Amino acid sequence: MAVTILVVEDELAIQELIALNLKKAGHMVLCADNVEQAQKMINNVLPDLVLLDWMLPDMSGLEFARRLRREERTKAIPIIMLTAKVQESDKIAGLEAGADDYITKPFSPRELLARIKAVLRRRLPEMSDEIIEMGGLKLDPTTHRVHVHAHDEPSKSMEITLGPTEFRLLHFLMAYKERVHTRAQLLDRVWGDHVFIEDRTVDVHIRRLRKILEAVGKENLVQTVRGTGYRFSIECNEENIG
Amino acid sequence: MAVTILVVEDELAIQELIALNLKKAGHMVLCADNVEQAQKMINNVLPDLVLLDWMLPDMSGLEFARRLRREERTKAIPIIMLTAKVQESDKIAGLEAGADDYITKPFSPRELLARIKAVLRRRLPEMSDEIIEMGGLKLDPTTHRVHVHAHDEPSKSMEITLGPTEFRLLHFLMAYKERVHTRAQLLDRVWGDHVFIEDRTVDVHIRRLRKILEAVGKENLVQTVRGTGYRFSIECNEENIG
DNA sequence: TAATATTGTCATAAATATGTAATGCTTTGT
DNA sequence: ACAAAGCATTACATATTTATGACAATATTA
Repeated sequence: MAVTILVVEDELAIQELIALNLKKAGHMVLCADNVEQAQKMINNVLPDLVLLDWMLPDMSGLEFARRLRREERTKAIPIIMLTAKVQESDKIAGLEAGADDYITKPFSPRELLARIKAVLRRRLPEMSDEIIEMGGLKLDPTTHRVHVHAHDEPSKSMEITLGPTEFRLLHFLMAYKERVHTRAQLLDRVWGDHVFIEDRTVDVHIRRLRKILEAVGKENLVQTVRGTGYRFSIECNEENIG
Repeated sequence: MAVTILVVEDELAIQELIALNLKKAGHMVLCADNVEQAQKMINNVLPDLVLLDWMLPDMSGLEFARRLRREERTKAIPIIMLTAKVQESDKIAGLEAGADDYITKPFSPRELLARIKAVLRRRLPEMSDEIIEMGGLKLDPTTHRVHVHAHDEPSKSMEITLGPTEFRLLHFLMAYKERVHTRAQLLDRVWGDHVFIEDRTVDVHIRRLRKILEAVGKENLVQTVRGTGYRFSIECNEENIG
């Protein structure tokens, strides 16, 4: 995986140490001594991940993290904060500013690489723009449309309209069909990482999605797995021996 | 249309030969001797197409092609590779790196221009000067005119007048019909790359475009996709089950 | 240069989506 | 059967996103 990592760190020794290790692990590395420099680099090349020192000469790393989260272009980039501090409150502040993870100096190269790997894995595996078609539904990410095939006349199909969240939810469920997702997983992967939303809210969106699907006779596609979560499945759930 | 082409080629003789021919064909030409120079140029001005030599002094063209494909800003640019090699394996490698086409030296100016045209038609339809006709509209890039077919009498048609921006916007939307474009994408590709314009301004131009289309009874062609952006579509949007 | 057209931004209205809480319904374990 | 836990459903206030008209600044044309 060709990953470009931007390291923002003012202590040259640490910066070089990190860069060395990342390069050895096969990553593309960009280095910046301060926020201004980092911003310029980001304007040129969008990195896949940012390693951000807590204390920087011109602006606190925290502030910079917030800025990155605010911008549309950069808000999806995972951020890992580097810090000498160890207080829990700092950690919370960092995570609230949008950091994905947090490493306390001094750290071993191994730990650094492990965390990077974990953060990258947690991110959405780039939802491709491929059309997904199953269970009588056809979802096209590029046109942002969902069609239902008429059951009797496969040639004809009807479009259904979903709200933004329902669309993403359905897209995700279809992309990972037959698999159960907990509410927490759905929140992480459909809503996004650093959201602070009740688990139960997922129920409501599932409900909204189902309502629309029911209206076109697709009532069994989104299934509840009691005690766990939800699943999109084209295998029927109801015809068991009772 | 004025197509900007970046030629990355270290052999000056060939570079000049190519540049001469492209200019004669009415294109804007930028030349770079190596990857570093090419990158700088791209940071300034985003070309519409890149002609890329396979072997370059500082980095292989293949590598550079990959880099262009990785970056959000450049990944949509068509690339044509130039090479002296003829081996099939090289061709495969080139195409895998994201090249759109491939020309083996020596080549005739005519072949070069033909390939450029073909690639543009495929990848950047809005650059190709072809008349686009759909949904009762006919847009001619060369004459810069838009006609509306009378619904009952297809033989008769009426011209409508658009402002420059509205024209480009409609052209782009029609060239990529049915596909949703975010405001950022529209700004990038209709307004230009490094523009510094509010997202919301797109709304206003969409509004202006719609106003004109509504006046001739074409009210559903430009559609809003809430949470995402806009789309030109001849499929109706309204007859859904709610 | 005056007249005209185009453009980007803002303010405000309108439309629609979202998260939460309250309430009712099912399943589960005992 | 009964209570507890988990899920479904609805209503609603709030937040977010889009639509629209007005306006000042530019650019273009006559």
